[in-house]
Order: sequence, then C-alpha cells, then structure tokens
Amino acid sequence: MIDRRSARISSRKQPKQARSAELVTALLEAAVQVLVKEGAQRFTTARVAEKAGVSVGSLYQYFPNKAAILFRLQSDEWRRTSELLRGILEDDQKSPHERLRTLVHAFIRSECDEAEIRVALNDVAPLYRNAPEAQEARVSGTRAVQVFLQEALPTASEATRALAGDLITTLLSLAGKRLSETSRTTAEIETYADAMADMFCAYLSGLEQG
Amino acid sequence: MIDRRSARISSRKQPKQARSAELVTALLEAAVQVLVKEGAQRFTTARVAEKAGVSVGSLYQYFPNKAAILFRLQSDEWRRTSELLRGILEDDQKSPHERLRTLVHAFIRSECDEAEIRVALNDVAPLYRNAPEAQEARVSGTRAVQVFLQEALPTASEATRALAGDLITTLLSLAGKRLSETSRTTAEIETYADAMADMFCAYLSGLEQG
DNA sequence: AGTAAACCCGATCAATTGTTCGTATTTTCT
DNA sequence: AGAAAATACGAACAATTGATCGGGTTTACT
Repeated sequence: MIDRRSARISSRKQPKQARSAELVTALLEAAVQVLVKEGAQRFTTARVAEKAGVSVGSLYQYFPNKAAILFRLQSDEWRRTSELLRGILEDDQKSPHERLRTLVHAFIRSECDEAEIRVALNDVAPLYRNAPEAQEARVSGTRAVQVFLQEALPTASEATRALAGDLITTLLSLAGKRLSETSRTTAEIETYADAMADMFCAYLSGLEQG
Repeated sequence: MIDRRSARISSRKQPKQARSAELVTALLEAAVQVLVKEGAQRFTTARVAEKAGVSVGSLYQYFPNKAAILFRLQSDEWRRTSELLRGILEDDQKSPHERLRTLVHAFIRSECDEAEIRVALNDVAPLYRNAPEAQEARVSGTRAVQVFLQEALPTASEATRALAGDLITTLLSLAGKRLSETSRTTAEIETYADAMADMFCAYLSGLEQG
C-alpha cells in the first residue's frame, strides 16, 4: 500500500514495442471486466493481471499502483463522453434549448448503457479523488458547457453563466450516476431525461429574462 | 470478511444495562471521529474500538460487522435531516415556493456544515448499498416531498408529481454531496443554493401551467 | 552472431484487515 | 451471599491485500 497523499497516478513507463502495447490494452480490458464482474471491493491487481493472462509484475511496469489503473479507466471514459457532448453543443443547426435537450438525453443514455462499470468506477473514485490529475480533468470537462452558455445566455453576466454552467454540469453528471445505480426501463430513462431537460430549459429561460 | 450478499446490518443484540448503552454511544461517537480524522479507507473496527476506549470484542457484541456501524451512522443522519425537512415543508404560513426555497437552503447548509463526515460516509456507502435496510430508508425519505407536491402541484397528474418529487429529491441530495466535497465560502454556498432554488421553482412553475 | 535494451515473470514480503472465542469481570435478582 | 445473566476483554487467526525484485526471455539493431 502506498501513502495516498503522495500517490502518483500518471503512468510509470510507456510501452515501446508492439507486445507491450498489447499488454497494456489487455490489462485495461481485463480491468473493466474485473470491475464489472467482481465489483469495486474485489478489484485487485492480481485479479486484473490474471484475467489479462499476464503476470502482476508486468502490470506494475506500466502502472505505478492500483489507483492508476482505475484512474486511467475513468479518464478514458471522461474523454469519450466529453467529446460526445462537445459535438452536440457545437451543432449550429439547432437552437440552444434543443441542443441542451439533446445533450441531456445523450448523456443520460450513455450513462445507463454502461451502468455497471459506472457504478463500480464511482465506488472506487475515492482512491484517486485527491490526485491532482483528477482535479484538472474535472475542470476541462465543464469548459464546453461554458462556451455553449455564452451563446445561450448572451445577456447574462459572466458570474451568472459560470454558476449556471457549474450547476448544470454537476447535476447532470450526478443524476447520471444515480440513474445507473438502479436498473430502469428505457422508457423510464427517457422520461427522466425529459424531465431534467425541462428543468434546465426552464431555468435558462428564467435567466434570459431576469 | 463477510459475504456482502448475505450481510446483515441490523444490530446484533440490544444493550440492556446502562453501561452497555453507554458503550454503544461511545462506539458511535468514536466511529464518527475515526471516519472524519482517518477517512473512509482507514475506518477500522479496531480503530473505532480503540478510540472509544473499548475492546474490539465488545464492539462485535452490538454490531454484527463493520458495515453495520457505518449504516447506523448514515441512518441516524437520514433521520435527523428528514425531520428537519419535514418541518419546513409542513409550514402552512409560507407559499409552496417559499417553502421549497427555504428547504433547499436548509439542506445545503446542513450538508456543508458537516462536510467531512458526509464525504466519508459517502465514500463508504458501497459497503451497505445492497442491504435491504438501506433501500427502505431511501424510500421513506422521499415521502415528505411527495406530500408537499400534492399541495404545490394540485393540478398535475400523479405520475408527474412522482417524477418531480424523485427528481428534486435526487438532485438535491446529490448536489449536497458534491458541494461538501470541495470547501466553499458561506457566500458561495448561499449563491449556489439560490440558483438551485431558482431552478426548482422554475421547473415547478412550468408544471403548474402545462 | 552478438549485444543492449526492452520486456516479462511469479514467488515472496510485509502489512493490514475483519472477526472469533475462551476467559474474566460486573451487574441483577433472589 | 450466591447463582445466573449480562457484559467486557484482547490475544490470536485466517485471509487478503498492494507491491517488489532478481532473474529469465524476447526484440531491435548493428
């Protein structure tokens, strides 16, 4: 075990040959499987290595510790969804409210699609929460929404926009986590997403006038 | 370690004498301290017993396992805040929107006041998430809001009210957790609470007409 | 072919964990 | 006082964990 205050999370060394690159991807895939099948509590470097058909020693050549693997998974996840969302927000064809609505639906759906892994990743978040890498990642995720709000709320003050952006991002991501905890039908999910979109739009409408 | 699927969480036996009752409260107080000072990861039955000035064996006479202590803490917390909130929602003097606004502020403030323990409890939630006792507790918490919505949205359908209640309860509790993760000034907290209240009120206004 | 770098291995270590159980002490009730 | 019930104790146990390190194997390059 490593002291959590000084834990580094960035990768230990880069794979330079083909086989080691494959090894790393095999490890990451195995990590997802272990996380889904065994749960956060039983997520173990040994288990990951075994599932990947690889030695523990090899694992520790490319990841400095257990938390690093998990953070890597979460980090990849963040990148994927933030790309998805940016694409939606930058669509000039639709009105801001329409875009926001689409975004809510897309996000909620993607969260629920991979519910199991999201829950497990969430359970395990405390392991790397204090790492500086995690802090940065969070910030860059909200940027796209801020840009969008400049267009959606042109009359509002900077402070108002910042707050609205923070609020929407936070509530959306949290609601996604919550929804994936309990299994729901597709219809329920759509209904829920609609309600959230209603709420956000109502909120923004209020800010436009006031 | 106990199999999580069959873990019972209810108390093992009731203290019948004064000294054992004191012992239990001492344990619970110690548990809070350990949780706050050492964090979720280092929360240990041994540490709790030591902090309480008591043997581990005694601990296991009144709690079947580690998760039971943590669930007890969370459960007590839930009871306290749900009483707080019910008081606010039942205040006939104020309009529904005023009450909702007061509720948001009160809840957010109470979450931030005890930020450390909330974060730690949240980190540790996976330990008892699957226990049936935890499921029930969640349901009973939303009841008060449902009753309130019958008054606030008399024209809306039952389904609409249920959804709105679920949404508000969920978002509120999640936002509270999120806010307590990063330390903020009192002013920031108030601003945030105001924004959330605005959002909820705007949402309800939309439902009243539509 | 030969050398150096990259890579892979897995037995092994130290530390920590949750929990139990036999024994000792204290309270309660007669 | 004395038996029985309740309570308290804490050394000890089994299991699991994250991580290392010395030595073997494969690749790349000359």
